[in-house]
Amino acid sequence: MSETTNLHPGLSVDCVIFGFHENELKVLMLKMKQMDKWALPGGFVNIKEDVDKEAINILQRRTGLKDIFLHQFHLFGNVSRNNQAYVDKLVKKGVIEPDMKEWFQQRFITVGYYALVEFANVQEPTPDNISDKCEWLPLTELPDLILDHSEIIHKAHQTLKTQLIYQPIGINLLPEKFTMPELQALYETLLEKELDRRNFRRKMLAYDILIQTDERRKGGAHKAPILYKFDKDKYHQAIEKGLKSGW
Amino acid sequence: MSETTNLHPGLSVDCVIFGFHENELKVLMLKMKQMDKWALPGGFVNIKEDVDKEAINILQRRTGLKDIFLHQFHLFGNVSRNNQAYVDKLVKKGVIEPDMKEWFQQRFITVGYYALVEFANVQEPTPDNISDKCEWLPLTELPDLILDHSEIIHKAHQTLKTQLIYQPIGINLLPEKFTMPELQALYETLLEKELDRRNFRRKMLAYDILIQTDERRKGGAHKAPILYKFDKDKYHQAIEKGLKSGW
DNA sequence: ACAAAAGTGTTATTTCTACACCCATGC
DNA sequence: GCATGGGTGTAGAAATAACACTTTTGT
Repeated sequence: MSETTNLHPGLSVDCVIFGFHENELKVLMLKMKQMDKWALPGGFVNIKEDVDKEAINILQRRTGLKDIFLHQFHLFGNVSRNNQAYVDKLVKKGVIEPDMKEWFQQRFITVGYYALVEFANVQEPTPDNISDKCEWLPLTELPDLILDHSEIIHKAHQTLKTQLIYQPIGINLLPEKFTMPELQALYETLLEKELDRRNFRRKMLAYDILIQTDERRKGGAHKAPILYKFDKDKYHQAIEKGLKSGW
Repeated sequence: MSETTNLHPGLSVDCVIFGFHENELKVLMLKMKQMDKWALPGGFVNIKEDVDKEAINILQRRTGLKDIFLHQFHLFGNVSRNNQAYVDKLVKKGVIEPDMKEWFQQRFITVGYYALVEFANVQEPTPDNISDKCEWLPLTELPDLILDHSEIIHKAHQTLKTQLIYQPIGINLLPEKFTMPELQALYETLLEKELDRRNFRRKMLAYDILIQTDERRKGGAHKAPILYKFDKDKYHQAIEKGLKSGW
Protein backbone atom coordinates (compact mmCIF):
# COMPACT_ATOMS: atom_id res chain seq x y z
CA MET A 1 0.00 0.00 0.00
CA SER A 2 1.05 3.51 -0.71
CA GLU A 3 -2.53 4.63 -0.65
CA THR A 4 -3.26 6.30 2.64
CA THR A 5 -6.29 8.40 1.81
CA ASN A 6 -8.60 5.58 2.83
CA LEU A 7 -7.03 5.29 6.24
CA HIS A 8 -8.21 6.94 9.39
CA PRO A 9 -5.56 9.61 10.00
CA GLY A 10 -3.32 9.42 13.03
CA LEU A 11 -4.77 6.15 14.22
CA SER A 12 -3.13 2.79 14.53
CA VAL A 13 -3.98 -0.51 16.15
CA ASP A 14 -1.49 -2.68 18.00
CA CYS A 15 -2.09 -6.25 19.03
CA VAL A 16 -0.43 -7.97 21.93
CA ILE A 17 -0.78 -11.59 20.91
CA PHE A 18 -0.15 -13.95 23.79
CA GLY A 19 0.72 -17.56 23.33
CA PHE A 20 1.65 -20.18 25.89
CA HIS A 21 4.45 -22.60 25.17
CA GLU A 22 6.88 -24.58 27.30
CA ASN A 23 5.40 -23.06 30.42
CA GLU A 24 6.20 -19.60 29.22
CA LEU A 25 4.04 -16.73 28.12
CA LYS A 26 5.14 -15.56 24.71
CA VAL A 27 4.28 -12.56 22.65
CA LEU A 28 4.23 -12.50 18.88
CA MET A 29 6.62 -9.78 17.77
CA LEU A 30 7.93 -8.37 14.52
CA LYS A 31 11.57 -7.57 13.93
CA MET A 32 11.90 -4.23 12.14
CA LYS A 33 13.77 -4.22 8.89
CA GLN A 34 17.21 -2.68 9.02
CA MET A 35 17.04 -2.14 12.75
CA ASP A 36 17.77 -4.02 15.88
CA LYS A 37 14.33 -3.27 17.26
CA TRP A 38 11.11 -5.19 17.55
CA ALA A 39 7.52 -4.09 17.29
CA LEU A 40 4.01 -5.32 18.03
CA PRO A 41 1.93 -6.48 15.10
CA GLY A 42 -0.13 -3.49 14.16
CA GLY A 43 -1.77 -1.63 11.37
CA PHE A 44 -3.99 1.18 10.33
CA VAL A 45 -7.73 1.55 10.20
CA ASN A 46 -9.67 1.89 7.01
CA ILE A 47 -11.96 4.88 7.19
CA LYS A 48 -14.89 2.63 6.39
CA GLU A 49 -14.04 -0.15 8.78
CA ASP A 50 -14.74 -0.71 12.47
CA VAL A 51 -11.64 -0.42 14.62
CA ASP A 52 -12.37 -3.80 16.18
CA LYS A 53 -12.55 -5.35 12.75
CA GLU A 54 -9.12 -4.03 11.82
CA ALA A 55 -7.69 -5.58 14.95
CA ILE A 56 -9.19 -8.89 13.88
CA ASN A 57 -7.65 -8.43 10.45
CA ILE A 58 -4.21 -7.79 11.89
CA LEU A 59 -4.45 -10.89 14.00
CA GLN A 60 -5.46 -12.94 11.03
CA ARG A 61 -2.78 -11.57 8.73
CA ARG A 62 -0.01 -12.33 11.21
CA THR A 63 -1.22 -15.66 12.54
CA GLY A 64 -3.68 -16.98 10.00
CA LEU A 65 -6.17 -17.43 12.82
CA LYS A 66 -9.81 -16.41 12.90
CA ASP A 67 -12.40 -16.35 15.66
CA ILE A 68 -9.94 -15.57 18.36
CA PHE A 69 -10.39 -14.00 21.73
CA LEU A 70 -9.45 -10.38 21.19
CA HIS A 71 -9.98 -7.66 23.71
CA GLN A 72 -9.50 -3.93 23.41
CA PHE A 73 -7.78 -2.75 26.54
CA HIS A 74 -6.47 0.79 26.20
CA LEU A 75 -5.93 3.76 23.98
CA PHE A 76 -2.42 5.12 24.09
CA GLY A 77 -2.71 8.78 23.30
CA ASN A 78 0.26 10.64 24.68
CA VAL A 79 1.99 13.11 22.42
CA SER A 80 5.33 11.82 23.58
CA ARG A 81 4.77 8.46 21.93
CA ASN A 82 5.54 9.98 18.53
CA ASN A 83 8.97 9.97 17.13
CA GLN A 84 9.91 11.99 14.10
CA ALA A 85 13.58 11.05 14.18
CA TYR A 86 12.64 7.41 14.08
CA VAL A 87 10.50 7.86 10.97
CA ASP A 88 13.34 9.77 9.28
CA LYS A 89 15.61 6.87 9.94
CA LEU A 90 13.18 4.35 8.49
CA VAL A 91 12.75 6.42 5.34
CA LYS A 92 16.50 6.80 4.90
CA LYS A 93 16.99 3.09 5.29
CA GLY A 94 14.33 2.40 2.73
CA VAL A 95 11.99 0.61 5.12
CA ILE A 96 9.32 3.22 4.52
CA GLU A 97 8.73 4.54 1.03
CA PRO A 98 9.34 8.28 0.71
CA ASP A 99 5.75 9.00 -0.31
CA MET A 100 4.64 7.44 2.96
CA LYS A 101 6.85 9.67 5.05
CA GLU A 102 4.22 12.30 5.59
CA TRP A 103 1.73 9.67 6.70
CA PHE A 104 4.08 8.19 9.25
CA GLN A 105 5.07 11.57 10.57
CA GLN A 106 1.59 12.42 11.76
CA ARG A 107 0.89 12.44 15.45
CA PHE A 108 -0.39 8.92 16.09
CA ILE A 109 -2.55 7.44 18.76
CA THR A 110 -2.87 3.68 19.00
CA VAL A 111 -5.51 1.33 20.29
CA GLY A 112 -4.21 -1.68 22.15
CA TYR A 113 -5.82 -5.10 21.81
CA TYR A 114 -4.70 -8.31 23.35
CA ALA A 115 -5.34 -11.73 21.98
CA LEU A 116 -4.93 -15.18 23.42
CA VAL A 117 -4.00 -17.80 20.91
CA GLU A 118 -3.13 -21.41 20.98
CA PHE A 119 0.57 -21.45 20.30
CA ALA A 120 0.58 -24.64 18.27
CA ASN A 121 -2.14 -23.39 15.96
CA VAL A 122 0.00 -20.63 14.59
CA GLN A 123 1.74 -22.40 11.77
CA GLU A 124 3.78 -19.67 10.27
CA PRO A 125 3.70 -16.20 11.70
CA THR A 126 4.18 -13.80 8.79
CA PRO A 127 5.98 -10.45 8.94
CA ASP A 128 4.45 -7.34 7.40
CA ASN A 129 6.07 -4.95 4.97
CA ILE A 130 8.19 -3.07 7.44
CA SER A 131 9.50 -6.10 9.26
CA ASP A 132 11.63 -9.05 8.26
CA LYS A 133 10.83 -11.54 11.00
CA CYS A 134 7.77 -12.53 12.95
CA GLU A 135 8.48 -14.61 16.02
CA TRP A 136 7.30 -15.62 19.45
CA LEU A 137 9.38 -13.96 22.13
CA PRO A 138 9.16 -14.78 25.82
CA LEU A 139 7.40 -12.06 27.78
CA THR A 140 10.09 -12.06 30.40
CA GLU A 141 12.98 -11.42 28.06
CA LEU A 142 11.84 -8.84 25.59
CA PRO A 143 14.45 -7.09 23.46
CA ASP A 144 14.51 -3.42 22.56
CA LEU A 145 11.09 -2.36 21.30
CA ILE A 146 10.05 0.64 19.26
CA LEU A 147 8.14 3.57 20.72
CA ASP A 148 6.04 2.71 23.75
CA HIS A 149 5.47 -0.90 22.75
CA SER A 150 6.94 -2.26 25.91
CA GLU A 151 4.52 -0.14 27.93
CA ILE A 152 1.67 -1.45 25.78
CA ILE A 153 2.68 -5.03 26.46
CA HIS A 154 2.98 -4.37 30.15
CA LYS A 155 -0.48 -2.85 30.30
CA ALA A 156 -1.91 -5.77 28.33
CA HIS A 157 -0.41 -8.22 30.78
CA GLN A 158 -1.70 -6.28 33.77
CA THR A 159 -5.18 -6.19 32.28
CA LEU A 160 -5.05 -9.90 31.60
CA LYS A 161 -4.08 -10.60 35.21
CA THR A 162 -7.00 -8.57 36.46
CA GLN A 163 -9.41 -10.29 34.08
CA LEU A 164 -8.23 -13.61 35.40
CA ILE A 165 -9.67 -12.89 38.82
CA TYR A 166 -13.23 -12.84 37.62
CA GLN A 167 -13.19 -14.55 34.27
CA PRO A 168 -12.07 -17.96 33.13
CA ILE A 169 -9.14 -18.10 30.78
CA GLY A 170 -7.73 -20.93 28.82
CA ILE A 171 -9.71 -21.48 25.66
CA ASN A 172 -7.49 -20.29 22.83
CA LEU A 173 -4.38 -20.42 24.95
CA LEU A 174 -4.40 -24.17 25.44
CA PRO A 175 -5.00 -27.01 23.03
CA GLU A 176 -8.48 -28.45 22.96
CA LYS A 177 -7.58 -31.10 25.47
CA PHE A 178 -5.22 -30.33 28.29
CA THR A 179 -4.27 -31.59 31.71
CA MET A 180 -4.90 -29.94 35.02
CA PRO A 181 -1.18 -29.33 35.63
CA GLU A 182 -1.00 -27.63 32.24
CA LEU A 183 -3.90 -25.36 33.09
CA GLN A 184 -2.31 -24.61 36.42
CA ALA A 185 0.99 -23.80 34.77
CA LEU A 186 -0.84 -21.31 32.57
CA TYR A 187 -2.37 -19.61 35.59
CA GLU A 188 0.91 -19.59 37.43
CA THR A 189 2.67 -18.05 34.47
CA LEU A 190 0.03 -15.41 33.95
CA LEU A 191 -0.11 -14.51 37.61
CA GLU A 192 3.61 -14.84 38.18
CA LYS A 193 3.12 -16.86 41.32
CA GLU A 194 2.80 -20.42 42.48
CA LEU A 195 -0.47 -22.06 43.38
CA ASP A 196 -1.32 -25.09 45.45
CA ARG A 197 -2.04 -28.09 43.21
CA ARG A 198 -4.92 -29.47 45.23
CA ASN A 199 -6.65 -26.19 45.87
CA PHE A 200 -6.24 -25.13 42.27
CA ARG A 201 -7.88 -28.28 41.03
CA ARG A 202 -10.75 -28.01 43.46
CA LYS A 203 -11.44 -24.37 42.69
CA MET A 204 -11.22 -24.86 38.97
CA LEU A 205 -13.56 -27.83 39.02
CA ALA A 206 -15.98 -25.88 41.19
CA TYR A 207 -16.32 -23.32 38.42
CA ASP A 208 -17.98 -26.11 36.50
CA ILE A 209 -16.51 -25.16 33.16
CA LEU A 210 -14.38 -28.25 32.62
CA ILE A 211 -15.31 -31.60 31.19
CA GLN A 212 -13.19 -34.52 32.20
CA THR A 213 -12.43 -36.85 29.30
CA ASP A 214 -11.62 -40.51 29.74
CA GLU A 215 -8.26 -40.04 28.13
CA ARG A 216 -4.91 -39.39 29.68
CA ARG A 217 -1.82 -37.71 28.34
CA LYS A 218 0.46 -40.66 27.76
CA GLY A 219 4.08 -40.85 26.78
CA GLY A 220 5.40 -38.48 29.39
CA ALA A 221 7.37 -39.87 32.26
CA HIS A 222 5.45 -40.58 35.45
CA LYS A 223 1.77 -40.97 36.03
CA ALA A 224 -0.37 -40.11 33.03
CA PRO A 225 -2.53 -37.08 33.79
CA ILE A 226 -6.21 -36.89 32.89
CA LEU A 227 -7.17 -34.79 29.90
CA TYR A 228 -9.85 -32.15 30.30
CA LYS A 229 -11.60 -29.92 27.86
CA PHE A 230 -13.66 -26.80 28.36
CA ASP A 231 -17.42 -26.92 28.39
CA LYS A 232 -17.73 -24.13 25.86
CA ASP A 233 -21.27 -23.14 26.75
CA LYS A 234 -20.57 -22.90 30.43
CA TYR A 235 -17.24 -21.27 29.75
CA HIS A 236 -18.82 -18.46 27.81
CA GLN A 237 -21.60 -18.12 30.32
CA ALA A 238 -18.93 -17.67 32.98
CA ILE A 239 -17.31 -14.95 30.93
CA GLU A 240 -20.63 -13.16 30.77
CA LYS A 241 -21.52 -13.50 34.41
CA GLY A 242 -18.08 -13.42 35.94
CA LEU A 243 -16.76 -15.93 38.43
CA LYS A 244 -16.84 -13.81 41.54
CA SER A 245 -19.76 -11.80 42.66
CA GLY A 246 -17.68 -9.51 44.82
CA TRP A 247 -20.50 -7.57 46.40
CA MET B 1 -13.14 27.88 17.42
CA SER B 2 -13.36 27.51 13.73
CA GLU B 3 -9.76 26.46 13.58
CA THR B 4 -9.57 22.74 13.19
CA THR B 5 -6.11 22.27 11.73
CA ASN B 6 -4.63 21.91 15.19
CA LEU B 7 -7.00 19.13 16.09
CA HIS B 8 -6.35 15.44 15.80
CA PRO B 9 -8.56 14.43 12.88
CA GLY B 10 -11.47 12.07 13.42
CA LEU B 11 -10.93 11.85 17.14
CA SER B 12 -13.14 13.02 19.96
CA VAL B 13 -13.27 12.50 23.69
CA ASP B 14 -16.46 11.98 25.65
CA CYS B 15 -16.72 12.15 29.41
CA VAL B 16 -19.30 10.34 31.46
CA ILE B 17 -19.30 12.48 34.59
CA PHE B 18 -21.00 10.73 37.47
CA GLY B 19 -22.30 12.56 40.48
CA PHE B 20 -24.24 11.26 43.43
CA HIS B 21 -27.15 13.24 44.81
CA GLU B 22 -30.29 12.39 46.71
CA ASN B 23 -29.40 8.72 46.57
CA GLU B 24 -29.30 8.79 42.81
CA LEU B 25 -26.51 8.44 40.33
CA LYS B 26 -26.55 11.39 37.99
CA VAL B 27 -24.73 12.09 34.79
CA LEU B 28 -23.75 15.54 33.63
CA MET B 29 -25.32 16.05 30.22
CA LEU B 30 -25.57 18.79 27.62
CA LYS B 31 -28.77 19.69 25.88
CA MET B 32 -28.09 20.25 22.18
CA LYS B 33 -29.11 23.59 20.75
CA GLN B 34 -32.16 23.50 18.52
CA MET B 35 -32.79 19.85 19.19
CA ASP B 36 -34.56 17.73 21.70
CA LYS B 37 -31.49 15.60 22.23
CA TRP B 38 -28.82 15.44 24.86
CA ALA B 39 -25.12 14.68 24.62
CA LEU B 40 -22.16 13.81 26.78
CA PRO B 41 -19.66 16.55 27.47
CA GLY B 42 -16.95 16.02 24.93
CA GLY B 43 -14.43 17.68 22.76
CA PHE B 44 -11.57 17.28 20.39
CA VAL B 45 -7.90 16.64 20.92
CA ASN B 46 -5.23 19.15 20.11
CA ILE B 47 -2.58 17.57 17.96
CA LYS B 48 0.04 18.59 20.48
CA GLU B 49 -1.83 17.45 23.56
CA ASP B 50 -2.14 14.13 25.35
CA VAL B 51 -5.56 12.56 24.97
CA ASP B 52 -5.82 12.15 28.73
CA LYS B 53 -5.07 15.83 29.17
CA GLU B 54 -7.92 16.82 26.88
CA ALA B 55 -10.30 14.70 28.91
CA ILE B 56 -9.15 16.58 31.99
CA ASN B 57 -9.72 19.85 30.17
CA ILE B 58 -13.24 18.89 29.21
CA LEU B 59 -14.05 17.97 32.76
CA GLN B 60 -12.69 21.24 33.99
CA ARG B 61 -14.47 23.35 31.41
CA ARG B 62 -17.84 21.80 32.21
CA THR B 63 -17.56 21.51 35.96
CA GLY B 64 -14.80 23.88 37.01
CA LEU B 65 -13.19 21.00 38.87
CA LYS B 66 -9.56 19.92 38.83
CA ASP B 67 -7.73 16.91 40.21
CA ILE B 68 -10.61 14.58 39.70
CA PHE B 69 -10.71 10.83 39.33
CA LEU B 70 -10.89 10.29 35.62
CA HIS B 71 -10.55 6.94 33.98
CA GLN B 72 -10.31 6.02 30.34
CA PHE B 73 -12.52 3.02 29.77
CA HIS B 74 -13.08 2.34 26.08
CA LEU B 75 -12.57 3.45 22.54
CA PHE B 76 -15.73 3.50 20.48
CA GLY B 77 -14.62 2.92 16.94
CA ASN B 78 -17.46 1.51 14.91
CA VAL B 79 -18.15 3.06 11.54
CA SER B 80 -21.85 3.00 12.30
CA ARG B 81 -21.49 5.58 15.02
CA ASN B 82 -21.17 8.32 12.42
CA ASN B 83 -24.12 10.19 11.19
CA GLN B 84 -23.94 12.47 8.20
CA ALA B 85 -27.62 13.37 8.24
CA TYR B 86 -27.32 14.53 11.78
CA VAL B 87 -24.44 16.89 10.95
CA ASP B 88 -26.43 18.28 8.02
CA LYS B 89 -29.26 19.07 10.35
CA LEU B 90 -27.00 20.84 12.81
CA VAL B 91 -25.48 22.95 10.06
CA LYS B 92 -28.88 23.88 8.69
CA LYS B 93 -30.09 24.87 12.12
CA GLY B 94 -27.03 27.03 12.63
CA VAL B 95 -25.69 25.01 15.55
CA ILE B 96 -22.55 24.20 13.61
CA GLU B 97 -20.92 26.88 11.49
CA PRO B 98 -20.78 25.99 7.80
CA ASP B 99 -16.98 26.08 7.70
CA MET B 100 -16.98 23.40 10.36
CA LYS B 101 -19.22 21.11 8.40
CA GLU B 102 -16.39 19.25 6.75
CA TRP B 103 -14.73 18.71 10.11
CA PHE B 104 -17.84 17.25 11.66
CA GLN B 105 -18.52 15.03 8.71
CA GLN B 106 -15.35 13.05 9.10
CA ARG B 107 -15.57 9.55 10.35
CA PHE B 108 -15.08 9.92 14.10
CA ILE B 109 -13.92 7.60 16.79
CA THR B 110 -14.32 8.62 20.39
CA VAL B 111 -12.50 7.77 23.59
CA GLY B 112 -14.70 7.34 26.62
CA TYR B 113 -13.63 8.54 30.06
CA TYR B 114 -15.62 8.40 33.21
CA ALA B 115 -15.23 10.73 36.12
CA LEU B 116 -16.55 10.65 39.64
CA VAL B 117 -17.26 14.03 41.10
CA GLU B 118 -18.71 15.35 44.26
CA PHE B 119 -22.07 16.65 43.22
CA ALA B 120 -22.10 19.60 45.60
CA ASN B 121 -18.73 20.84 44.35
CA VAL B 122 -20.02 21.51 40.88
CA GLN B 123 -21.28 25.04 41.28
CA GLU B 124 -22.42 25.85 37.83
CA PRO B 125 -22.15 23.32 35.03
CA THR B 126 -21.50 25.26 31.85
CA PRO B 127 -22.71 24.31 28.37
CA ASP B 128 -20.35 24.38 25.39
CA ASN B 129 -20.91 26.11 22.07
CA ILE B 130 -23.23 23.53 20.58
CA SER B 131 -25.42 23.14 23.62
CA ASP B 132 -27.72 25.44 25.53
CA LYS B 133 -28.02 23.64 28.85
CA CYS B 134 -25.73 21.63 31.07
CA GLU B 135 -27.49 19.64 33.74
CA TRP B 136 -27.36 16.61 35.97
CA LEU B 137 -29.71 13.94 34.74
CA PRO B 138 -30.54 10.78 36.66
CA LEU B 139 -28.87 7.73 35.14
CA THR B 140 -32.09 5.79 35.29
CA GLU B 141 -34.18 8.24 33.31
CA LEU B 142 -32.06 9.42 30.46
CA PRO B 143 -33.76 11.24 27.60
CA ASP B 144 -32.97 10.80 23.91
CA LEU B 145 -29.23 10.99 23.36
CA ILE B 146 -27.24 11.68 20.22
CA LEU B 147 -25.30 8.99 18.40
CA ASP B 148 -24.15 6.12 20.60
CA HIS B 149 -23.95 8.19 23.77
CA SER B 150 -26.36 6.01 25.62
CA GLU B 151 -24.19 2.98 24.84
CA ILE B 152 -21.15 4.92 26.09
CA ILE B 153 -22.88 5.70 29.36
CA HIS B 154 -23.94 2.11 29.76
CA LYS B 155 -20.42 0.85 29.23
CA ALA B 156 -19.07 3.43 31.67
CA HIS B 157 -21.52 2.27 34.29
CA GLN B 158 -20.67 -1.36 33.71
CA THR B 159 -16.97 -0.65 34.00
CA LEU B 160 -17.54 1.28 37.18
CA LYS B 161 -19.47 -1.64 38.66
CA THR B 162 -16.65 -4.00 37.86
CA GLN B 163 -14.03 -1.65 39.28
CA LEU B 164 -16.04 -1.53 42.45
CA ILE B 165 -15.36 -5.18 43.15
CA TYR B 166 -11.66 -4.72 43.57
CA GLN B 167 -11.17 -1.03 44.11
CA PRO B 168 -12.50 1.38 46.68
CA ILE B 169 -14.76 4.11 45.43
CA GLY B 170 -16.09 7.15 47.15
CA ILE B 171 -13.49 9.88 47.20
CA ASN B 172 -14.73 12.48 44.75
CA LEU B 173 -18.25 11.15 44.79
CA LEU B 174 -18.93 11.96 48.41
CA PRO B 175 -18.22 15.03 50.48
CA GLU B 176 -15.08 14.93 52.60
CA LYS B 177 -17.00 13.67 55.58
CA PHE B 178 -19.83 11.25 55.15
CA THR B 179 -21.81 8.70 57.10
CA MET B 180 -21.76 4.96 56.68
CA PRO B 181 -25.36 4.90 55.43
CA GLU B 182 -24.42 7.49 52.82
CA LEU B 183 -21.50 5.40 51.64
CA GLN B 184 -23.72 2.35 51.54
CA ALA B 185 -26.35 4.22 49.54
CA LEU B 186 -23.65 5.07 47.02
CA TYR B 187 -22.67 1.43 46.68
CA GLU B 188 -26.26 0.31 46.43
CA THR B 189 -26.94 2.83 43.74
CA LEU B 190 -23.86 1.94 41.75
CA LEU B 191 -24.50 -1.77 42.03
CA GLU B 192 -28.23 -1.50 41.63
CA LYS B 193 -28.89 -3.79 44.52
CA GLU B 194 -29.46 -3.68 48.24
CA LEU B 195 -26.82 -4.56 50.77
CA ASP B 196 -27.03 -5.60 54.39
CA ARG B 197 -26.27 -2.64 56.66
CA ARG B 198 -24.25 -4.58 59.22
CA ASN B 199 -22.24 -6.61 56.76
CA PHE B 200 -21.54 -3.58 54.64
CA ARG B 201 -20.16 -1.68 57.58
CA ARG B 202 -17.98 -4.56 58.69
CA LYS B 203 -16.58 -5.20 55.25
CA MET B 204 -15.90 -1.56 54.57
CA LEU B 205 -14.17 -1.05 57.88
CA ALA B 206 -12.09 -4.17 57.27
CA TYR B 207 -10.66 -2.52 54.17
CA ASP B 208 -9.03 -0.13 56.57
CA ILE B 209 -9.44 2.90 54.38
CA LEU B 210 -11.83 4.84 56.60
CA ILE B 211 -11.12 7.11 59.51
CA GLN B 212 -13.86 7.56 62.04
CA THR B 213 -14.21 11.17 63.16
CA ASP B 214 -15.67 12.16 66.51
CA GLU B 215 -18.42 14.10 64.81
CA ARG B 216 -21.89 13.07 63.88
CA ARG B 217 -24.24 14.32 61.21
CA LYS B 218 -26.76 16.31 63.23
CA GLY B 219 -30.00 17.95 62.25
CA GLY B 220 -31.51 14.97 60.52
CA ALA B 221 -34.36 13.17 62.12
CA HIS B 222 -33.44 10.13 64.22
CA LYS B 223 -30.14 9.07 65.64
CA ALA B 224 -27.21 11.14 64.47
CA PRO B 225 -24.85 8.97 62.40
CA ILE B 226 -21.08 9.02 62.80
CA LEU B 227 -19.08 10.90 60.20
CA TYR B 228 -16.20 9.15 58.51
CA LYS B 229 -13.56 10.33 56.10
CA PHE B 230 -11.22 8.43 53.84
CA ASP B 231 -7.65 7.74 54.84
CA LYS B 232 -6.30 9.08 51.57
CA ASP B 233 -2.96 7.29 51.75
CA LYS B 234 -4.53 3.92 52.44
CA TYR B 235 -7.29 4.62 49.95
CA HIS B 236 -4.83 5.18 47.15
CA GLN B 237 -2.75 2.23 48.21
CA ALA B 238 -5.89 0.12 47.96
CA ILE B 239 -6.48 1.40 44.45
CA GLU B 240 -2.98 0.34 43.51
CA LYS B 241 -3.08 -3.07 45.12
CA GLY B 242 -6.73 -3.88 44.73
CA LEU B 243 -9.01 -5.08 47.47
CA LYS B 244 -9.37 -8.69 46.49
CA SER B 245 -6.52 -10.99 45.73
CA GLY B 246 -8.64 -13.42 43.75
CA TRP B 247 -6.02 -16.07 43.27
C1' DA C 1 12.71 -50.32 43.54
C1' DC C 2 12.71 -45.71 43.17
C1' DA C 3 12.22 -41.05 41.61
C1' DA C 4 9.00 -37.89 40.01
C1' DA C 5 4.77 -36.23 38.91
C1' DA C 6 -0.45 -36.97 39.41
C1' DG C 7 -4.49 -37.89 42.02
C1' DT C 8 -7.25 -37.42 46.35
C1' DG C 9 -9.13 -35.94 51.40
C1' DT C 10 -9.14 -33.60 55.90
C1' DT C 11 -8.83 -29.92 59.07
C1' DA C 12 -8.20 -25.14 60.64
C1' DT C 13 -8.95 -20.54 59.38
C1' DT C 14 -11.12 -16.92 57.31
C1' DT C 15 -14.81 -14.74 55.12
C1' DC C 16 -19.61 -14.28 54.11
C1' DT C 17 -24.41 -14.39 55.24
C1' DA C 18 -28.35 -13.96 57.74
C1' DC C 19 -30.53 -12.28 61.37
C1' DA C 20 -32.28 -9.40 66.31
C1' DC C 21 -31.72 -6.23 69.67
C1' DC C 22 -30.67 -1.71 71.77
C1' DC C 23 -29.87 3.43 71.12
C1' DA C 24 -30.82 8.34 69.68
C1' DT C 25 -33.57 11.72 67.85
C1' DG C 26 -37.64 14.58 66.22
C1' DC C 27 -42.26 14.74 66.15
C1' DG D 1 -43.86 7.65 73.75
C1' DC D 2 -43.29 6.08 69.38
C1' DA D 3 -41.72 5.75 64.78
C1' DT D 4 -37.58 5.79 62.25
C1' DG D 5 -33.19 5.21 61.22
C1' DG D 6 -28.33 4.22 63.32
C1' DG D 7 -25.23 1.34 65.92
C1' DT D 8 -23.58 -3.38 67.44
C1' DG D 9 -22.90 -8.84 67.99
C1' DT D 10 -23.34 -13.64 67.08
C1' DA D 11 -23.94 -18.10 65.04
C1' DG D 12 -24.13 -21.07 60.81
C1' DA D 13 -22.51 -21.66 56.10
C1' DA D 14 -19.25 -21.29 52.62
C1' DA D 15 -14.87 -20.47 50.74
C1' DT D 16 -10.00 -20.59 51.32
C1' DA D 17 -5.55 -22.20 52.90
C1' DA D 18 -2.50 -25.45 54.58
C1' DC D 19 -0.96 -29.83 54.54
C1' DA D 20 0.28 -35.71 53.70
C1' DC D 21 -0.47 -39.82 51.74
C1' DT D 22 -1.31 -43.02 47.80
C1' DT D 23 -1.02 -44.11 42.75
C1' DT D 24 1.07 -44.50 38.37
C1' DT D 25 4.68 -44.46 35.15
C1' DG D 26 9.51 -44.74 32.99
C1' DT D 27 13.93 -45.78 34.04
